[in-house]
Amino acid sequence: MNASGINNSVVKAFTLLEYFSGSKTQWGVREMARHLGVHESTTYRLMATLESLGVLYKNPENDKYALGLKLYDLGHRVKVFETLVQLSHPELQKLSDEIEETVHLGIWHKDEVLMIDKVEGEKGLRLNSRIGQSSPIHCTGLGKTLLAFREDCFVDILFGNGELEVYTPFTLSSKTMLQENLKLIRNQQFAIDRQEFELGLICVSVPVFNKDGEIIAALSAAGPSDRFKESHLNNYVSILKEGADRIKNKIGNFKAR
Amino acid sequence: MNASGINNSVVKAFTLLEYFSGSKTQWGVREMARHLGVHESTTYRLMATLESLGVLYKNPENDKYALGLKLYDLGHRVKVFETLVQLSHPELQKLSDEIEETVHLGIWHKDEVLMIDKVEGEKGLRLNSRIGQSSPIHCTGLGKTLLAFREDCFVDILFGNGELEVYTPFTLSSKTMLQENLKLIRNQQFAIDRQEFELGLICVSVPVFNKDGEIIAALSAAGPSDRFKESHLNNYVSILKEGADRIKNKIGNFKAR
DNA sequence: AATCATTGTTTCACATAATGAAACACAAGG
DNA sequence: CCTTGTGTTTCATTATGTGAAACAATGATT
Repeated sequence: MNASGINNSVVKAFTLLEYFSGSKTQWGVREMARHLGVHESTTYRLMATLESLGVLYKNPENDKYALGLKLYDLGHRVKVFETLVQLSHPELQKLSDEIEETVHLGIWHKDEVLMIDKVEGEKGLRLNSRIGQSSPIHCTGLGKTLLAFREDCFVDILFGNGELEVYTPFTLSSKTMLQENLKLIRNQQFAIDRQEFELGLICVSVPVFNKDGEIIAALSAAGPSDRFKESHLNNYVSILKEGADRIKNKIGNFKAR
Repeated sequence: MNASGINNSVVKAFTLLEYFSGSKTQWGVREMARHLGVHESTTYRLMATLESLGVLYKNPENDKYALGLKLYDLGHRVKVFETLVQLSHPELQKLSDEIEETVHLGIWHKDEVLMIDKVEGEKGLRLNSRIGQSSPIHCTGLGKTLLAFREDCFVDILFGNGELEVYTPFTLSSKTMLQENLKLIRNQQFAIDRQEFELGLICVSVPVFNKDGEIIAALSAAGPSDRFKESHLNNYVSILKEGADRIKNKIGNFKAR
């Protein structure tokens, strides 16, 4: 192997696999060799090897290769949440240290926000949130962030009947109000929840994108309203955004769902 | 590379990945090396390479490796139905040639039967089924087969309220009748639909298992009731079963869903 | 029909790059 | 404080993957 200890053949194999996408599902050997920048002979043997493993599938009609069932199988063994959490957790820790408040990581799951990780601040007054908990989309920082950066139609799917459950006097109670707020969130790239779900609880949230610009999760910092001064919020947001960027670099172009 | 043209490093990489399973999600380097029968040094470099690609993820707490998000990503790019169809299609062709009737391949999709492949018989009177069509579970041969070999709870999930939509006078209209029929199907390892969905249409169906014994799809032969004599059915069933076995050998331990 | 330009595939000499033994650094446990 | 485990690095050796060229088969163009 080369000096750095990286196995070149394995790297080649996976960069080859990366070329298969939704828009280009079939590749011939020489065609792939040109794009890969690897000799056609080598490329052929790589693809033949992958086919013998079931990782690629060779279409007997045109001798072109497509991704095979073995990859499907392996891909479904991955513990997604766990991995996402493990990659993000160190960042949550940093954010919580810096902001000195509780930081959450949430994803879209079954039309609610599922909190998949949390690092508590050191302060005495804490939240009673817990990992694994689901909360409504329309009245939480995480939820509104996740919704704001998805396709517009989700607002209709979720709130087509116009019913937004009200939790506090501050809850956005109409679809129009929510849509205005979502527009604001898209513009400023962060969401604020001012006691919309729970009285006395304020929360700022930013999106976590993958390298393809798709929203994967949302980060939030939350705390009691008398500690969460308006003057702090901008600072919190910029810190959270840096964290989201670092997570982006770790997860690459990971796709959720 | 070795004489056969197979790239050894790539084979090692994937046999290594195969060791990750639902029950054993984390592997240390030396531990893996022992099971693989590959030198620990080599194993380490393999795993380090895979980690740098995002295929493996190294847990910083215990230095053990788990499957990473890259695999998740790749796995979800696989056109599952297409591959399943491409592997099965030649067998469907053979079955149709032998039985001289239309043969279908169906899978469970969104609580219905999705017909993902079809080979028409040469006979004049044909069915108006088409690939991509979804049909009800409880009154089709494919559907009842798929249901019979899944966990019992699915009957309750689908028909918990006791409502079975009736299509013809022959449709099984109560949950109890359906459950009795499912028991019979499990016993004799095939299902018959005698005009339960469409008047004049008879259909025999057998399960397609993977090598782990999980049901992946169902095969059926269908035709008009005046051509589908009772005396033929047993013969059709045994032919279909052989086809299902050959498909099993092609798909290996492929897991659906 | 015949030519041309593709394709996937195989061969073979060559040098790169993967290999295994041993040593290293760091932990945890007795 | 030694022992035993771990992940990791080093280095000489040679197995192993590589690229140029040739082969066989296909489809399009002339």
